[in-house]
Amino acid sequence: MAARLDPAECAECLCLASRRAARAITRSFDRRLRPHGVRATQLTILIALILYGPGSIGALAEGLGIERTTLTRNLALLEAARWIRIRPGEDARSRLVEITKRGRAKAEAALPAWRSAQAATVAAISLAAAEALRALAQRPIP
Amino acid sequence: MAARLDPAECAECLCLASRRAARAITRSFDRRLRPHGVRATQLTILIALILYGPGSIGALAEGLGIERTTLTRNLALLEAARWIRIRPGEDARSRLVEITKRGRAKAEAALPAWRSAQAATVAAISLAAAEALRALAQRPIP
DNA sequence: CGGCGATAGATGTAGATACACATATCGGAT
DNA sequence: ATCCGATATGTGTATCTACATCTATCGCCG
Repeated sequence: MAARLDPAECAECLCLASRRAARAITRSFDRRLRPHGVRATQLTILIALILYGPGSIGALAEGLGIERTTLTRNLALLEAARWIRIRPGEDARSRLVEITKRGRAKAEAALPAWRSAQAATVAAISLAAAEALRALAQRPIP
Repeated sequence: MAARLDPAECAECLCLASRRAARAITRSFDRRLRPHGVRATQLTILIALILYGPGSIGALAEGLGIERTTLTRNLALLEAARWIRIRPGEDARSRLVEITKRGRAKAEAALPAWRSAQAATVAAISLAAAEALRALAQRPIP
């Protein structure tokens, strides 16, 4: 039989805390990126492709800490916008994702808005919290 | 003209970090909660209703740091499962959300799994990071 | 060469998220 | 009494997320 709910214990829920923080931060980024017609999640993918070069869908998903099947859907939208290109990979199973000129231009145009959102977030949560959040995001959760 | 992308700068993206952390933590919670047929997001709402009592949709959304319209959709699923009840509120505009006996029983049955996920997350990210995350989630992001 | 586990990815289904907009009601000012 | 801004909520649309399952291909072992 489960014990009764303890308010102090349940108020500490890390799933709520992490999702709540992500929602708030994403809203802030999306608001600033809206004039550029790109979502924070999409810009993240474009930046990853610029920084770490073309790669397979699985490798990109791994790098972003996202489900591979989720990334497949996200990439379809970016491909429709011609911000990325998906070509056949080394063998007939894999596919290679790479950013296009249009995608690179879009990411660079959105960079000032991205910086503004980043700065606003750091100011809101403190530099120490920002560093803690980055470190935390690297860790696998069993 | 936007400056060129700086790898060090872009790797610090807080939107990516927060979403990545939330995805990983949510997957961990959902995996453990699956035998109970309840999602982490749903359990969060049930717990909030237990701890803070019945209230309007807007007040609940505010408390959870979630968009009101998002909560409306989430509540529809909980209502269909008969875990919550939505009644007319004080005036004809507002509605009152409250947990049902079934909902309370479901939340209490899932509590051990929730505790297990919570403990696994704390162990993975460290107690200090957990506290930082909780504090961070409280802050509004402009 | 043929089979078989491993690998890479796509699809079906379901839920979470949020903005723009629409609806209904309330309460105070005239 | 009526009008009008404020309040509380629902709906249309689009995107993000992920598990279960499917298809295709690869590489190895006999």
